Amino acid sequence: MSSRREATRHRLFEAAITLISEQGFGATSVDQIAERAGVAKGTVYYNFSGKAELYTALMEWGVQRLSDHLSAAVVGPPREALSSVLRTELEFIGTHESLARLLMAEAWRTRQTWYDTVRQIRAGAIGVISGLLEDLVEAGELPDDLDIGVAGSALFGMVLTVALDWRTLQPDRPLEEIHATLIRLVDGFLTR
Amino acid sequence: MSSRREATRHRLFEAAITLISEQGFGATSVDQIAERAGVAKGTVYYNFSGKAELYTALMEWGVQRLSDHLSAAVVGPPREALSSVLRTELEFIGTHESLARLLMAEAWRTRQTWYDTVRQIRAGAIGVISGLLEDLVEAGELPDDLDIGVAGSALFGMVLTVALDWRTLQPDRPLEEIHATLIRLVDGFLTR
Amino acid sequence: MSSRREATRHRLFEAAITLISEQGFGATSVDQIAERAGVAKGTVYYNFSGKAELYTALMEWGVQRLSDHLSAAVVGPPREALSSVLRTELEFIGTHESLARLLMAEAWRTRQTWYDTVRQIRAGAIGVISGLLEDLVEAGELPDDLDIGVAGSALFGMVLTVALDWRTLQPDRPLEEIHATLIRLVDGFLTR
Amino acid sequence: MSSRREATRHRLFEAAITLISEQGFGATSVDQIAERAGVAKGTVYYNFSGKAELYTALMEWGVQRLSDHLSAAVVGPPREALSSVLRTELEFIGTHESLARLLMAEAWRTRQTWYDTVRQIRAGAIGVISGLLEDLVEAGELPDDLDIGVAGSALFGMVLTVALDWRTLQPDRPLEEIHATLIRLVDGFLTR
DNA sequence: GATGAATGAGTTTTCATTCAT
DNA sequence: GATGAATGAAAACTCATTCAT
Repeated sequence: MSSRREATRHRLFEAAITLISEQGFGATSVDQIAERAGVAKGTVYYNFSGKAELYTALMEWGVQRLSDHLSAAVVGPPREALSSVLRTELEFIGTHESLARLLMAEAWRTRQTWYDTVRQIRAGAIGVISGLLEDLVEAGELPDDLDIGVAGSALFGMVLTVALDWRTLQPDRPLEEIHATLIRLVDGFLTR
Repeated sequence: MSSRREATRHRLFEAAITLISEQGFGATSVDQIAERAGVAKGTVYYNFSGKAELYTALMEWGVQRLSDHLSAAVVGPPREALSSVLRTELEFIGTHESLARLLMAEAWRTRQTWYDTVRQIRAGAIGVISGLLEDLVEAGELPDDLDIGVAGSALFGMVLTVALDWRTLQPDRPLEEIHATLIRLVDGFLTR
Repeated sequence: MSSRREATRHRLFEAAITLISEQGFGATSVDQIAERAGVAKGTVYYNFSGKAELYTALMEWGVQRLSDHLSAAVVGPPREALSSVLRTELEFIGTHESLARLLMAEAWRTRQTWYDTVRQIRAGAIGVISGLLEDLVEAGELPDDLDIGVAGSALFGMVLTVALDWRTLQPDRPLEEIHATLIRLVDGFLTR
Repeated sequence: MSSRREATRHRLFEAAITLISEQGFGATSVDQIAERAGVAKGTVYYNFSGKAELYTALMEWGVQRLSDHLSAAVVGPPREALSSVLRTELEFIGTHESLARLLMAEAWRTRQTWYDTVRQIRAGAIGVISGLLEDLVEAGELPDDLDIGVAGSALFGMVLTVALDWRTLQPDRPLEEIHATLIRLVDGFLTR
């Protein structure tokens, strides 16, 4: 694939993320996306088979970015790694707010073409967290009869919800404060 | 208002909730709603001024039910009340899964007509939880420098995420198991 | 189906036949059809699932007319009936020239959605002729080892080609002359 | 003109003939033609000024071949020459089925750019047959008051229809059988 | 000679809404 | 109260054509 084409696709992603996260998939027209990306409408169809495929590709591209960030944050002993992963999730959502809203809005929708893609995303992200919880169980810092799947989902949702509320309601607060509150809650889980 | 009309409105609600929660607001047509409700398309417009009004009415109706349930669950000393509220949230999502998905999918969307309605809902639900956290601070079971707003949001998101994952991925597990795991996590927060 | 709707469908057929037979299916837009029929574009889609379905329905409607005419012409002893059927085919093509052109233009096309519909048409029309040829074999006016299928196809194609050339090149000649020439040719087949 | 270029043009012809005969001119895209020919889309425009020119060139190329074949078949006394021409028409359609379908499908269409090209083809082919019929009149084997124009058109259409039905419905039958049946019919015309 | 990314005018299609019955 | 045929504005989508490489 030529790099010119690659660049065009990238511009379309950036345009689509913002518009769709603000207005929703249905309310965003291909015209708007093309105009914002600075290309002709036909170019969207040259690069993607249609609006739905653009959306699916967009989410896959988003996943890759989130996964890469979270995985890179798994460093050091479990407790520190968990803290680092949660901070990274917060940071990612802060930086790529549009993408995060977009993922969340669709994450709860069943019977969509892209349902499987979204589920994959969630599984990947939650997997990183669940992996760390397992390490903590082995290290004796969590009881070994804890339901790791549910707990991972709980932590993921907690950070996500807090992050989006932070961006929506109190965008000026420093990330550090939010992170500190989250860590206090999570530390409560851990065996003392 | 005649009860026949009331019955028609109710059937339209039920049809709209399911369809919109599955496909989204934009992807659900008035035709589909009318067909599922077993009425003619014109009937939708006889009963509501339009698709948007149907949607707003739908969400307000949903809010009322969620609020009623949560408020009714605030009974007894704070710890028990918190446990009861979380269980009720789980139950509500289990029973009104479509409605819950619907609310979540829209909750992260900015710049929508019904954005304020959704925010109200969230504020109401989180408010019940934050209120209990304040009671717990007063009771000395939570440190008084904890950020109650963030913590309330965290608890709410945790339950919501876990509940929807439960319904989506393991719908056959008994509610009791999910509730127990949540309570173990939450108990970790509390001062022992 | 309401008679209003039926009337609208009929007007769309009439509009589509003329336009498509002149310009071809691909070169005729739904806009043109709607405008000529005096309805809004959306009405086409309310009455048919799309342009292709309109076309298929159109051809089925055309078949019915042609079949009805040909069948009604089968009267009297075989020789006279054959003469009558060929005259009727000539007349039908003269009167419904657009429809005939349309059917012929598509009759040779494979791999189209409406291929089966067209084949049905041809089979029906040729069937009436082949039936008469069989009667003629039984009456001893045709040798019994003649390939009835091929002969029926030959007669059908002969009349069709002659009829369309007549309408195209010498539209002012009376039908009677054309019919007389055809009958002279056909009589040559028959045993004297 | 380089032979590489000539080869490319030829591949484009072959691809276009097949696709257009199957789907029609309007329904066949330049993309499809290029893909089937195994070249890039731009190559079509390097070799032809556009889709319409490709189509015109295509039909002229087809005519030349048909004319060459039919003319070469006019050998010997009229009766034998007629038999030979009809066989050649059958053979040509059998061998170049796609091209024949294509010509037929357009032959009945008025108001097209290439209408004159198609008419020329028909006139040429029918002319060869009419010429032979005139020879037969002179030889006293046909009555001199027969309408030669109509009869030529009738014979042409008869063979064409039979040939295409043969290829479509019973492609495995030997050409000889079809030819024999046609000759029996035609012989009936002739004075005995 | 050939390529294929990009274009935009022209099309098909959708669907919330109206309104006569 | 309810219906469903009809509407038209706003989308989605197609594809012949151009042009820089």
